[in-house]
Amino acid sequence: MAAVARTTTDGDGTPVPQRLLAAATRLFAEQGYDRTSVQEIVEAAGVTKGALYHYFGSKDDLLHEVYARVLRLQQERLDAFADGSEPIEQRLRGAAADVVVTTIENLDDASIFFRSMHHLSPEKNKQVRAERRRYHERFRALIEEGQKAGVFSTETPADLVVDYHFGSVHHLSTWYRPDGPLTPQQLADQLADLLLRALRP
Amino acid sequence: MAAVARTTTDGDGTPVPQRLLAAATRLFAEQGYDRTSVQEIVEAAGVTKGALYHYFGSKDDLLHEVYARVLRLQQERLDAFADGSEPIEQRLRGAAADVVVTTIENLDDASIFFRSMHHLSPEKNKQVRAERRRYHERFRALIEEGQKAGVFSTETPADLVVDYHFGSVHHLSTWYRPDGPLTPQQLADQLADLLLRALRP
Amino acid sequence: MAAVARTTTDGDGTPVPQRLLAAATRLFAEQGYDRTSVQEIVEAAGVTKGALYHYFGSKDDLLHEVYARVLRLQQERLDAFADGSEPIEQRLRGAAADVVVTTIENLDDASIFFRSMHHLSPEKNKQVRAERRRYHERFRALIEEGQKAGVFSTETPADLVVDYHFGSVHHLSTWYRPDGPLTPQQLADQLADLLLRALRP
Amino acid sequence: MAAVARTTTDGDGTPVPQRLLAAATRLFAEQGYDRTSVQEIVEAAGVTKGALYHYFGSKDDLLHEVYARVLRLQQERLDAFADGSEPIEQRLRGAAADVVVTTIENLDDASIFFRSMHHLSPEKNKQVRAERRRYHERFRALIEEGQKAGVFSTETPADLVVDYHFGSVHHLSTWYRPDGPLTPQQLADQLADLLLRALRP
DNA sequence: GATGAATGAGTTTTCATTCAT
DNA sequence: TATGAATGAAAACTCATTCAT
Repeated sequence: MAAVARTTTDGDGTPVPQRLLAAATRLFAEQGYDRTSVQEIVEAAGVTKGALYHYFGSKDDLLHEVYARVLRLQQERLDAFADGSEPIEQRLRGAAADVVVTTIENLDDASIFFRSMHHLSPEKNKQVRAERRRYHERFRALIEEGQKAGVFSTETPADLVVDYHFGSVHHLSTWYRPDGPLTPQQLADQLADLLLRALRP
Repeated sequence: MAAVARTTTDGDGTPVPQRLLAAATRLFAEQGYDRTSVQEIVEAAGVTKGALYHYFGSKDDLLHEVYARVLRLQQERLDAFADGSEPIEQRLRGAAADVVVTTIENLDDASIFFRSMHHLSPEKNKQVRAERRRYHERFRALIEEGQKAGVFSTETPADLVVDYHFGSVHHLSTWYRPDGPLTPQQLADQLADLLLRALRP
Repeated sequence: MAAVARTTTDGDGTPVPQRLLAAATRLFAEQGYDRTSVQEIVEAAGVTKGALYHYFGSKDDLLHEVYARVLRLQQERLDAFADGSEPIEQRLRGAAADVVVTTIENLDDASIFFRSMHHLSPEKNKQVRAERRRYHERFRALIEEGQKAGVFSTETPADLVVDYHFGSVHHLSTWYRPDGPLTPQQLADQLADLLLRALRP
Repeated sequence: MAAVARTTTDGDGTPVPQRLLAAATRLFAEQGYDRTSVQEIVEAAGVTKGALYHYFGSKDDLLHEVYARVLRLQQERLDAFADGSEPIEQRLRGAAADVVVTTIENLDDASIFFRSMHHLSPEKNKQVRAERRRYHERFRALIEEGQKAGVFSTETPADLVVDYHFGSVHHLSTWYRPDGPLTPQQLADQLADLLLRALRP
């Protein structure tokens, strides 16, 4: 058919694997993993089933890729905030707000994340959980740093605070409305503020 | 084969519909709605497919019943707290902690709730969302009452606070560990405390 | 399992499982196991795929049933001959000829047997081999009985003789021609004669 | 990428077609023709699919080559024995034993032969059968020569004797155990002996 | 000579639901 | 009330083969 350099792109010029991943992400978010058939994905991506299985070992693999991408992104951003030189309070506030903004910017990935994790094969599930844990621990370390410095209350254990905050963030795809009164950044600031206020000594 | 003559119970004495509902709840929570076949449900309940379709119109109906049950329960408990005569601070703290405890006590229902909602048919989905909204609004009213009374900070809009708290609660099935260091009640108190501290003026 | 009455028959009055088994046997023999699709089987049997999977767990199961049937049949016939009261020479000759006749009468089963065994799942393969071994051992016992009695030569180990004879018999489906000059019984007598002559002291 | 310039070998120095044939033979014997994918073959041979289709027209072609090789080999060896100058009894015994030894030495080819013949396309199947017939006829001629000379019994038609012997030989891959008590040559001698004893007048 | 991305028809299997009994 | 045989549509995945490079 249409051929550009190594027929890996076609039509809009986006490489086939990316096209597949984008289509899968959207459909998984809209309908759920189980309700989305491989046939729908390849049709949405404009390729055939054979092509999909040329690049991905299974439907499950596709889901895993979605996870890997969002995990990588969020870890990078958290690291950037955590490694900053501002006072701990500002760094935590920045990170807490940022995860809200990027979650909203990638709401599809987020809704897949918290709804479809159990569809991953056991090994992949384990792998994702491990990366997720690493992320949480980095965040917890920030809180503990503040607690040791006496800036944050020690009344609630740091890991509970982390679970509390991320529980809400993961649920954003359920309750966030793009047409709401707040911009993503404003919403993020509100939630970060809520967190910081709860941590006041 | 076995003649039962005019009774819907059998074996352990529990009525068939309840047995079906209990089996479905457990399996939906363990494997997800789509991954659970009607065959598995009837086998777990010790009845036949015909029996299931005698009591429930469809597999979807079964899911809806699970929702209806948990919604009814939580609304009742919230109403009880909200209608109390204690000061607003105590009533909110009680309700916020109670929803954590009952969520942990019905963790299967909870995990089905936040993971399988999109499997409901559009009408049922709408119905569930409506009841859910009613629940949230009652909770929000508590917060607003406290804000008007000057006991809670008004910096964060009440509905945002509600979403923040329930986001975490709905996610409990993801991060709650029965073998953790805290009892359900202790955990509930911690989370309620976190909420209340965030609301300090 | 085996159920007549009920709607298990249809059209020609033969129960559905039998119809499926007959169709599968013919097709496996004609085309091989791998070359025969489940679709072809159900079409030949005049039922739907769902019906096949209602009675058989898998395509593999169908193959196993074919084996089980022929193994059962042959073991019964061998036992009948071996348990006879004639002199050992006559009993061996009778058994050796009979297995040829019944193999010709069930040539489809036979060709499936020696060509498709490796398609069985490991456990089923093991099971079939075990039954097969039992059959061979019974036959070998006859030869050894004659050797001990001094009627048969002891120059060739009995198990080798068994393998030699059954090798040929299993290959009948390759070289037997229904339109050849000999009737099945005549052919069987010739082969039994060949075996007995090789065993002359 | 890697420029190889005018040589069909690579790595271990064996030409690509041979490498493919060897890999295919092993895999066909282990898993059967249908269960072996072209992908597996090229991976085992360390080449790509394009290379395979460069040398062979189809997967079927590969199977045919396996047959051609073994047929050629066996015909040559039979001819050598038949053309000898020893007495007919010795020549038949030699040929009968030799086919057992070479079959054991090429057990993979043998098991493919008797199990996968029906996978060949009709023309190739016809061709193979024709060569096979030629082989059988040469063997039969030896028996008839002995019968005319009065050295072998004429009670059993020569072609039946041929089928009887080769039936067993073709089945060797089913019952031969490399760790059995007999060496290939000893086993071959035993079977040849069995044949010759059956032919005693 | 050789690559490997892409095809498309094919495979086995699953499953919610119906209905005659 | 309850059964379970049967349906039929859809699912995920495989694979021999082609062809632009």
